[in-house]
Amino acid sequence: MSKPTLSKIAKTLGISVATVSKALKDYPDISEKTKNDVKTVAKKLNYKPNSYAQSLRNQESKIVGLIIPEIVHHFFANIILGVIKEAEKNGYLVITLQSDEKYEIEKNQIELLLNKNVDGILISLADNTVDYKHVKNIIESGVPVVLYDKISKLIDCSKVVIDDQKAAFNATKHLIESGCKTIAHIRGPLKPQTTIDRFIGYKNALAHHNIPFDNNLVFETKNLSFEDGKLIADEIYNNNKQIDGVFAMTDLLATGALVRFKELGINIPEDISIIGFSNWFLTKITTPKLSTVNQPGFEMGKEAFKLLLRDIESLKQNSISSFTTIEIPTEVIIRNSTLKN
Amino acid sequence: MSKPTLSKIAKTLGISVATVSKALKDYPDISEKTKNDVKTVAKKLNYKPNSYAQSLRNQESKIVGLIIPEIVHHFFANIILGVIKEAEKNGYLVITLQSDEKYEIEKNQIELLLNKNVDGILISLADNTVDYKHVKNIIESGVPVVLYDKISKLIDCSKVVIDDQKAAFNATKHLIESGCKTIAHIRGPLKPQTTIDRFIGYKNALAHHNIPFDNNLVFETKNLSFEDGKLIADEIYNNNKQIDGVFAMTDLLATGALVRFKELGINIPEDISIIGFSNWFLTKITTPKLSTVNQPGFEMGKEAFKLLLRDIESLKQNSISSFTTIEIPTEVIIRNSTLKN
DNA sequence: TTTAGTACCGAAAACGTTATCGGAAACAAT
DNA sequence: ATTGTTTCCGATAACGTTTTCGGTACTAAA
Repeated sequence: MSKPTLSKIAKTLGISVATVSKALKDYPDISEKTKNDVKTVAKKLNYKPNSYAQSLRNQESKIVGLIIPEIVHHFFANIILGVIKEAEKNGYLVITLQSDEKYEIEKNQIELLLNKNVDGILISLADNTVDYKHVKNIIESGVPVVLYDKISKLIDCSKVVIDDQKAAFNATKHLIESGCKTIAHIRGPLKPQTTIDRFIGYKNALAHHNIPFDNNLVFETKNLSFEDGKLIADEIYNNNKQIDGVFAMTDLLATGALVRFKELGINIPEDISIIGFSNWFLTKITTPKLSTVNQPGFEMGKEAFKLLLRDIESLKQNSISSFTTIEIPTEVIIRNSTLKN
Repeated sequence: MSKPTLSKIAKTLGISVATVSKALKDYPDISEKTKNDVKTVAKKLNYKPNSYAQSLRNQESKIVGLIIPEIVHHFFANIILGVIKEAEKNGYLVITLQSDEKYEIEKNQIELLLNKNVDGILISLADNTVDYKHVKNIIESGVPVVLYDKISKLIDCSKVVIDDQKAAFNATKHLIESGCKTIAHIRGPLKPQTTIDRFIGYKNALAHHNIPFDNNLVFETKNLSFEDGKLIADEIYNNNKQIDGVFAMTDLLATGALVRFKELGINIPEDISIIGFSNWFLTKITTPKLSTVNQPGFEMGKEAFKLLLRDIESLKQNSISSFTTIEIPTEVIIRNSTLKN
């Protein structure tokens, strides 16, 4: 009933543990006969190598850690999937943790992963993370890190991002080109780089089309939630009747605004066009369907793991690999919420 | 630069490894002075115990495996979250894998987890899994298993479920009580137990209200997808004009049907009432908002891990714990898609 | 002064694997 | 008969931790 080990195989065959180990790994200095004997016994006993002994011996676990701000989230769930599938393809397994967008939890979870001696860590920084010592510590302790989506330029490691400025620029440009004259922007607090960059993209697009920037058209929410989107819609309805276009920095905000506008009797897109960001599944469900910017989570996760793997391997070879930043392309997806004509 | 170990601490203090180990774990046979010395050196070197050595020595890894049919899925994402958070609270980490609802992949991933020597495994069976040897093998090899959501009565282990029959009964009953006379049912193939049970619940509700069951009102789809929901809506529109109520076995199917009905000019709920199943986020977004049955994924994940932990511990104590099945309560959530009056 | 007891520490085995290195046996070449 | 080559296998150390089982040194009691 107890787990079969190398030494048990060795004992039943009357040979040494070393020979068994080498036979199972097809070392050239073991005869074919012995290899066959060992392998058949191993199969009969249903032998599985003890991975902890292997990890201890080989100084690697083939496990990586993944810290996600929020799992129940279309984009991040796609990230997880991309990471996990690519990892599996390369013989790695993934321990996933959720930071709840909180710096303290993020810090603690890094500790948990380091205690587990993972081979590498993937992180998207929490929104309220402004101090990066905990991340730098990982790297200094010899564990490779790859940042994805919400990154910091102050951390020297490989990264996977989208060009938020460009994407926001294109989203806003699309509103302008479809006839909007007074375009509002709904965003969260200017803490994470993504928020800042999308805001900049919005402003750049206005400038590029000679539309003066008006700070009264920028609405800041506490959370990037459906409910906050509705609140802002009310605000817009009550105070800014001339607004005919809205660029929301997330699909959830956009959807909230869209639903509330409809409740208020505003026609989308005739009265107000709306475009979101991320291409969540729910954007295909709304009436009208929501235009948005596709943010390919699966691809990002996949590339993030690939980078991590590269950094892990080059660390093993002691070859100092220069860190890479991969930019995943985005595209504006035009649906009915911005088709005025 | 190399990782600090017990022996390094021992060497710098001129004491033995055994003493260092015991000092760090506050053994009573170590003097306070030595304990302090050891702890300060450990802190200074930023010592972290090698978890693989610990796992090897203690015969446990504090890692469990979680197999999910589909990660990008509101309900399953909530399961993941419930499992992960409860695990973290108890000092465990979770390796997550996605089976893509495929038996072959599920089987292979079980192998991966066993090779990693996890302390336990949580599985929701893939839809096309009909052979359970691979799951029984886990249990026989001494690793506890907990089944959640999609289970099989043929496997002897702890389980976390909802009462699908009752939930479907209540959903259908709600349609009847809100005035529907001819109620259709949209479901997938009759393979997984959940599909069968929800179908039974639907039939029971009809019988309970003396409504004859009509097989022409049952629509089977290949996938439980948004698109298939739309296809069925077309079918209903073309062939069964008398239908005034629809119970779809998933929110995705319900949403697809709802969207298509609207495109066809059918008024929801005046012409046809619709109720879904699971209470996905998107049910709050549709117009009208979709009635549904709440299926609390987070709770299920949490309870599943608790059961697993219990089974792991009782296995360690060699006390044979009888397996438990926990039933998580559901409730019908009434929204506008079923409010005829 | 001997004995009993206490406080403290360390040697050593064990968990299961891997890889180096050397050596025995068998055979070929000189 | 000696040397050189293969072919095959095993002893051994190492990875880092935990825990048992003594054992030493000291204090307290007789």
